[in-house]
Amino acid sequence: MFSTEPSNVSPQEPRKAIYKYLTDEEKVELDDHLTRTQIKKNDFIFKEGDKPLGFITLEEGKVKIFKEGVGGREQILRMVKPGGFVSYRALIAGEIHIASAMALEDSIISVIDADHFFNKLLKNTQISTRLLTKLAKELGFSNSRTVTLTQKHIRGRLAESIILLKYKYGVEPDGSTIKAYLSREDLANLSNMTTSNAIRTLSSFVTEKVIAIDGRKVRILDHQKLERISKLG
Amino acid sequence: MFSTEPSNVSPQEPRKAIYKYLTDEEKVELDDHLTRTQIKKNDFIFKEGDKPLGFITLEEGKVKIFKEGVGGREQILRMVKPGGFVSYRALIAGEIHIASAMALEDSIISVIDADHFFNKLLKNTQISTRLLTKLAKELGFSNSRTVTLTQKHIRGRLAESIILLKYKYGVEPDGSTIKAYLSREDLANLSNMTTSNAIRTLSSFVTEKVIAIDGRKVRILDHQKLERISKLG
DNA sequence: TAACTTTGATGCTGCACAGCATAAATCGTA
DNA sequence: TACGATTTATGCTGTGCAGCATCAAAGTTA
Repeated sequence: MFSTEPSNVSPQEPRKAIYKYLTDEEKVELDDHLTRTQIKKNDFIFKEGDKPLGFITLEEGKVKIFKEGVGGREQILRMVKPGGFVSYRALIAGEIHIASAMALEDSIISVIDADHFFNKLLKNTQISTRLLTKLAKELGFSNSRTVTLTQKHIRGRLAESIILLKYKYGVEPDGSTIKAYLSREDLANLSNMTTSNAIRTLSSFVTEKVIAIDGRKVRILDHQKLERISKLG
Repeated sequence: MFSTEPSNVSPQEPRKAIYKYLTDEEKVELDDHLTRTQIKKNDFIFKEGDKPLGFITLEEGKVKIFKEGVGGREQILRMVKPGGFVSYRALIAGEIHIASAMALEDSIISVIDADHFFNKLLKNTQISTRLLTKLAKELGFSNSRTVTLTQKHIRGRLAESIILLKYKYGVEPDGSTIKAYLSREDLANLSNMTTSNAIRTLSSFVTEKVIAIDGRKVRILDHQKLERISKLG
């Protein structure tokens, strides 16, 4: 159900996801309208309510996109990996950001200014088609998540989040340790639960030998069982 | 927060939402690839798992798009009004349907076959741009709903759904009766709660003079208060 | 290395909501 | 118009999870 292909194929995607659709000439032109920026861990890239500055892709690092809900409780909507898009929805919709973006580790982003994005890139049919497809898939993902997060029980939600992280960020050479080290709080905010319950449920998964944890490292011991927990909640 | 403009401006949108972007010639061509179909109340237009047949717009009636969750519990993802799109996301994403569509009343749909949609309509820049924007807005709506449905309390969720219906379908000439007559069950499925709780909460809104109900007619007596309940839920 | 802060772990308590059951009202149809 | 089916209404019970509090462990800074 996740709109992401497993990422453990190549160590890192090509730095600029857009490049493959451009001629050499266009690439040079793009570079004039592109700013690479270092983002430190826990720094915001944009906040709910901000006007989108441009089209932002992630070159290195990890980023979470989240929304503040009732009483400041945060819900992580999606995670970004290198080669992925950090800011595009609000820009395309012509809206202000309805969510915030924060770096989960030291990261590098590319900001393409809005003018160039609309007047050049979006006029490239390959790119606009790619974006259309991307948005359609992302909408499907979001719809599925809505149902998951509202209907599955706590164990199912956490199991699904762990599987999601595995497919998004891939695994270490050992084939089972997820290449993403989230705090229990982030794990909770991804799964719509309190931190206490994330910790508790994680512990019971360990007891049941579904996963093993070492600090923030999560190793999946029994993927089948994890899928079963995710499905039957 | 809703991606829909109030619909009580004009009595009905032009029948075919796509027409305005086409030349006379193209309109005639479109008609060759378009099938108008009558759908009876409670009939499915498509089901979860189906392959999308084409690009489907709604000409008359009301349609709900919903997803079956845990234990067959249904979550309504969105409602469609005349002029709106019934089936487009899965087609564009190249996926099978992840949700089902059912007519809430006798309706008429237009089905544009997939080939014509991809080879002609989507090559029209105006149309593809419009779809891009539409998808981006819809994604924002879905993201907001995810947070609402997971975090707001039951009163807030129901209040938001009522407001949503008001903006989507508009009101009767009296200026306050919502032009949509949903069963308590549908109202519950829209708001992520059980039917019992929809009935109960609706009753308490009546007691508090926020709304008045007459069968399935819902009249908003105090919009301000409803907004407040939705926000502070 | 000590003092402080943040994160992780676990137990206890309360309540919002689901999940029934029952009955009344309304709808659909023969 | 009568009968069964569906929808609406309301009450009761149980429980999953939030919301603390406490303590240990790990990480940070002087």
